[in-house]
Amino acid sequence: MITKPKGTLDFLPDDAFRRLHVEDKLRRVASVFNYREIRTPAFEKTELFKRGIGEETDIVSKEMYSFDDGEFTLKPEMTAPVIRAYIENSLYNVSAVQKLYYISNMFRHERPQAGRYREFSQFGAEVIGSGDYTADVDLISLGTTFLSEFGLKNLKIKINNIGNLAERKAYLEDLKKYLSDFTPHLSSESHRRLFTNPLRILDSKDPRDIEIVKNAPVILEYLGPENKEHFRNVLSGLESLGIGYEIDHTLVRGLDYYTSTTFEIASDDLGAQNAVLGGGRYDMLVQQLGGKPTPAIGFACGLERLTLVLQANKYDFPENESPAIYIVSAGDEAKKKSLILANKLRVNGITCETDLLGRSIKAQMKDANRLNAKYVTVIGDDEIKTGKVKIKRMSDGSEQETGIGEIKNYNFI
RNA sequence: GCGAGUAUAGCUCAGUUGGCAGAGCGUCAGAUUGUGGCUCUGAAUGUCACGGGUUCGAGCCCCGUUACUCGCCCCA
Repeated sequence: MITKPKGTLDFLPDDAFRRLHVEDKLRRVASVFNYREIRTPAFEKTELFKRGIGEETDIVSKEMYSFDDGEFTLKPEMTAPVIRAYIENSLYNVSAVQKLYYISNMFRHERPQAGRYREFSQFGAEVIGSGDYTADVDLISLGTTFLSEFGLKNLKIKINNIGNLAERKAYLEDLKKYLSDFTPHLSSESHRRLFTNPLRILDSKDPRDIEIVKNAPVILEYLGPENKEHFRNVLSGLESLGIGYEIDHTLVRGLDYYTSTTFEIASDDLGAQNAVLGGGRYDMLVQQLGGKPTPAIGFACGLERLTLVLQANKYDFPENESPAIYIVSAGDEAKKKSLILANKLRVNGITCETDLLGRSIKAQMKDANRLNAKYVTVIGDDEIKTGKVKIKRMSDGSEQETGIGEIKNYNFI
């Protein structure tokens, strides 16, 4: 048996129907917020991700699906491609601020785990061209609005500001200095991080690290007046919209391009991978990818994780659509007739089904019941002769007579 | 890359001290001629993940392999 590749998912009809429902809802909310959809290729030049995400990040250094001698890579995230498209198509000339969203699958060669797959889907949004605090609030509010559209509880919004490059550099020096006093007591993972990514020690799950980090210097105190005010404004903006949050100075994000505001929405209903949505400001990225200096902010939301949270919350997904009418046929003549009738109904936009196995009437009735068809009509020699059929309502078994040609005008309620 | 757990029907899972391969759900068929749901009867579907070993005898015990799941790392 040939099986699906590790870390991928089959969406069987019920799954696909639910995913479509989620996507519909996301699109509606995004559209109310006036974000417009953008789609980019499934793969990009590898160079884009190296320069955008950072050569030293795990994503780029060991998780990318690259091919053609490494020239191209299946996209592991969407921010870099969106910014590439923004620059390449001069979207800054279309309007000063671009509010974009995407729903797309991406690829990372990681060890699969609960809520983490090698092919996964994200809903994400980006506001490009504004460094104002209102852009942060607009974007975060989009994220919280669609999550609350799903009636989700047990969600925590954590927010932080990791400063600009200069601020962060000063902070990192002090952080390293502080941590070096505790080096022997840090976890072995954090020993490594001391050199690779000291910020990450802040959100370590090791109890020893957590204890040490408690008294570590706090990034917010290293912010300059401008960033400090920006952060204050973002917070009060969120408050004015009634969005609850929690300042978390250990919230650092793994991709190199983040600056200033970072935020994350996590759920207690998930396992280890508990972040449903995460993002932040990336004011240097456009420039870094060859555009003019342009501030921007964005987030990404993992749809598989969102689905897990919805299931944990017993979210009430809509019922699968069912046929308006099932045409039961008895006999060869009726079989042909039912095909013609079905086609006529379908071109008139009426969902209908017929038997494709030449089954007994009883079996066809069972099939209609299983498909939850609202109505059933039986066509046999008599009906063909008289041109009249009975339409049976499945919910109560009541029947009405009508002409075969009139079925398409029937009111299927 | 590192660690732990699991593997029996389409699905969810039983399977006792090693002794004929099972249940529920689902699927299909039937219960007086052309009418569903409820009920009843019956049927099909298995390389017990794979390979070796121990044993008169292995789904069960031992070794190896693979796959899946969960965790570390990282991230959505």
